[in-house]
Amino acid sequence: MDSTLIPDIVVSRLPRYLQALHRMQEEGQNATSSQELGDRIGISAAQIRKDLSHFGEFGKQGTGYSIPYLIDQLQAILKVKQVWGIALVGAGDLGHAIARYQGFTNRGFRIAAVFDVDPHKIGSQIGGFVVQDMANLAQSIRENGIKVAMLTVPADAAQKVAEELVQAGIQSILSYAPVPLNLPEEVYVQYIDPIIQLQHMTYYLG
Amino acid sequence: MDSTLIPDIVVSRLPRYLQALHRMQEEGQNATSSQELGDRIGISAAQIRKDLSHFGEFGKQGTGYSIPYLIDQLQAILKVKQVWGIALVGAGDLGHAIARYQGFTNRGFRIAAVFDVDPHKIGSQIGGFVVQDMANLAQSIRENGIKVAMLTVPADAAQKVAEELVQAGIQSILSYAPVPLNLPEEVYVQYIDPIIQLQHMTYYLG
DNA sequence: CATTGTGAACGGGTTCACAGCA
DNA sequence: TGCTGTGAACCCGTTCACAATG
Repeated sequence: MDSTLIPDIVVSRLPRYLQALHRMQEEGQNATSSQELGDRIGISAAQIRKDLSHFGEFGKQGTGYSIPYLIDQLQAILKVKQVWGIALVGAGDLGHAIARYQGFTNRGFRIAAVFDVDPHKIGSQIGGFVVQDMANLAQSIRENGIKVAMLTVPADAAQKVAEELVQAGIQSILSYAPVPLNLPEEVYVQYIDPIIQLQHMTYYLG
Repeated sequence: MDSTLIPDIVVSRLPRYLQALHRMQEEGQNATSSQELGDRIGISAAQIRKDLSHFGEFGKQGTGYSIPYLIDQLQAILKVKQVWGIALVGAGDLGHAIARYQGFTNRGFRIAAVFDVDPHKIGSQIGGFVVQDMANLAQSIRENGIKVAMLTVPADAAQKVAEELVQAGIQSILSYAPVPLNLPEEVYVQYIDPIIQLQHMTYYLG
């Protein structure tokens, strides 16, 4: 157990452990080992044990880990025992897909509000949400205490909208826009960009 | 210049350099420095110079880099001067969004075919593509020499479909399914899973 | 006896700092 | 002078290997 600052790369693996454990649980399994979990994810057993050791001692020698217990601990560490409301900004095709996605449930998240600038979209329903005017953004985020946003606006608008989000109190942004965002460093930003990943893969193609 | 095997982590940064350079070019810029490029992406100048040095000497002392030339070189390294056809498997909401996405153009990719198992979807048009029966998968992939696939099927189907793709000759898979795929190691797999990234972010939230 | 937790060894990626050059 | 390319130093994450233990 190490009470100093945890390396970000360690934190980044915890959600993957949690995901695999959830699936094992759904398959009716009740216990596992670092070896088995690692095989499943493609990570060494030692790596998993070392990662977990940063946060406590969750296993039993000779036995391994109780799946429900480990899930519970990881959820607590990642702060996903609560449900975080998400502001979804951009109601295009991708925004639609995300708004209708059922996978957030039981993973610590729910879409709390959807925004767009297009007058044709404002007021319409997608995935059970009424699309709100961007003009309501700040107020809605503040009133609902939303801290996390998903950004699905065009590249050209991303920086400006991101700044508005930060202004409104958003602390973490998951951006689908293919542009690096320039924001205060206390804002935690992550990106999803399939082109980047595809180009990474083509390097290895014959 | 280092002719030995390039670390994967180096390769993974090249598409981001390319993306930033494209944007600079669109903004009318013609030259840049490792410093400026790094500031833009949030990477140290030394890191960028070291990364590029694995592949050649692309800059000029005192001057920096020619943007068109560096773009050209990176495109060649990443093999995206050609256009790779992509098999898109899964015509749900996400598949729709991807099929209609305009961002592949000029980045080395185009959707070549769309597949689904649902009889209601087969034959319908999305984003200008006719959705094909999964039964045609292998034949279509072979005939068109497709090597890259994007996987947007439900989690439960992902492993099985991925195996079919590999069987048909697919060499790289970008999977949106929230499951680790278990495939021969010569197949290069990458994942996009917003839940994983969101849970990573919540660790840092107050 | 299987499996954890962990100090120590290892390996490799990042940063440093400067020679070299336009 | 300004900025690249790079060997060397540094740092830090991963793997190793084993004592501890249910």
